[in-house]
Amino acid sequence: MMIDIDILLAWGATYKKINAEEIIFNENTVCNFYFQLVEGSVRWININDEGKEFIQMIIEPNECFGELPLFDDQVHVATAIANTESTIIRLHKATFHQLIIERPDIHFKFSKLLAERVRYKFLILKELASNAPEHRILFLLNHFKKHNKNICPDCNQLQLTRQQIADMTGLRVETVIRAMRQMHDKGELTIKKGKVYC
Amino acid sequence: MMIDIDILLAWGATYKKINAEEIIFNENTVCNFYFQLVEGSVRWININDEGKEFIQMIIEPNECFGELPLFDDQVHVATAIANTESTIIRLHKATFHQLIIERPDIHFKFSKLLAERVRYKFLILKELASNAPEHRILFLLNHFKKHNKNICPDCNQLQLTRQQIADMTGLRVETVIRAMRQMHDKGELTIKKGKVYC
DNA sequence: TTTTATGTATGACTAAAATCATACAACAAA
DNA sequence: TTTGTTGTATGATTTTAGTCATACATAAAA
Repeated sequence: MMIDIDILLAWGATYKKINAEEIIFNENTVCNFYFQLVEGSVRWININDEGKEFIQMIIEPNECFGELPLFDDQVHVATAIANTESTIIRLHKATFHQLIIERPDIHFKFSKLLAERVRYKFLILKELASNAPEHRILFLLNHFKKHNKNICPDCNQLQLTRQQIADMTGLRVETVIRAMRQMHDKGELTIKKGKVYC
Repeated sequence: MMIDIDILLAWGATYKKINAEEIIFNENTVCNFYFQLVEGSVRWININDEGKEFIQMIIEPNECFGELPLFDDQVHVATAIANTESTIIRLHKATFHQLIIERPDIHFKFSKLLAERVRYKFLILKELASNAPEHRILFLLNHFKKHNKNICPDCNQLQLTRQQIADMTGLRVETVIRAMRQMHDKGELTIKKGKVYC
């Protein structure tokens, strides 16, 4: 989901450059903006008591993120950090509200986005609950393929590290590495020089 | 989230009686209705390859369920089954669309509902990913307390079985039983004659 | 009251992922 | 080319939830 940049600018949105590993907003803080990624990559994560990250979502250009508080008036549910140097565009919360009131078509697109987010969460939750590591990983890969995310459309190379997959599935790196090796042996994917193709 | 019954009836919604354990709709099927629970209890679940249920949500009276396809035009993401004899009220999908177009205020309430659903899923997912059984259970109980769900407001008695908690946390009954016993010993909750109070 | 069904409790054992340790590979920078 | 960094690979061991089996408790039904 994205709002046309021209519309955002017309409504007074502003660009902001973000450095790699810079925090855009923190979990449990008040939200004042609508955020949309223009360029780069952002991860939307929770960090648990032991400092381990759980990646809720990886945001690619032209996607919005951190939008829940705009609709339910609560705090940010997770922290947003730039993976690489990125550019975002922000619109004040109050202005965003005005915008979706004046533009029901845009409001409907957000309903769709939210429904898709819930849907994805249902699916991944079901996966995490019925455990098997290989199954979890396979689900993620299929999901990415289906949505053209995190996989190179030309060469099918997975753009994620084993660590990132671990952080999205609640597994440990070693477990992911071992599981993917087995999947390679079974022919469910290909590993060449450590790179994964699927 | 609920729509006023009078409004629903004015728009042509109809009541339907559901028997205990009756399926209201199945995962992966096309959705033709908006559903709202009037009386009884409904679980919204996925069933995995081994036949194990994962409870995505327990629906109480005056809540809607199965609403995702209304917004993203995909199939049902989970199966809805009545826990007890229940009454639901249904509105045709097309009529529902008309309704939220004519009533932006209702549309906004659904945006809020969807955002809250995503939020809950973020939270539980983070819990499931950072494993510890007691932690998972405690989160659920706190969540229920906060939202006055599944806990008797007068006596603080938990209205769920260990099995249901297991099915919501991806654990096994025995694990839940043992974990709750330990939580009882630690004073994090009270068990009297098998009933849990928190 | 007795019976039956459902839910809770607990021990013994197993399996599987986490953990710890270390090595190696790939690639960019000096 | 060498160095350094990040990511991948793999073995050995530990931990912990799952599994299996059985017993008991509670409450509703006969």
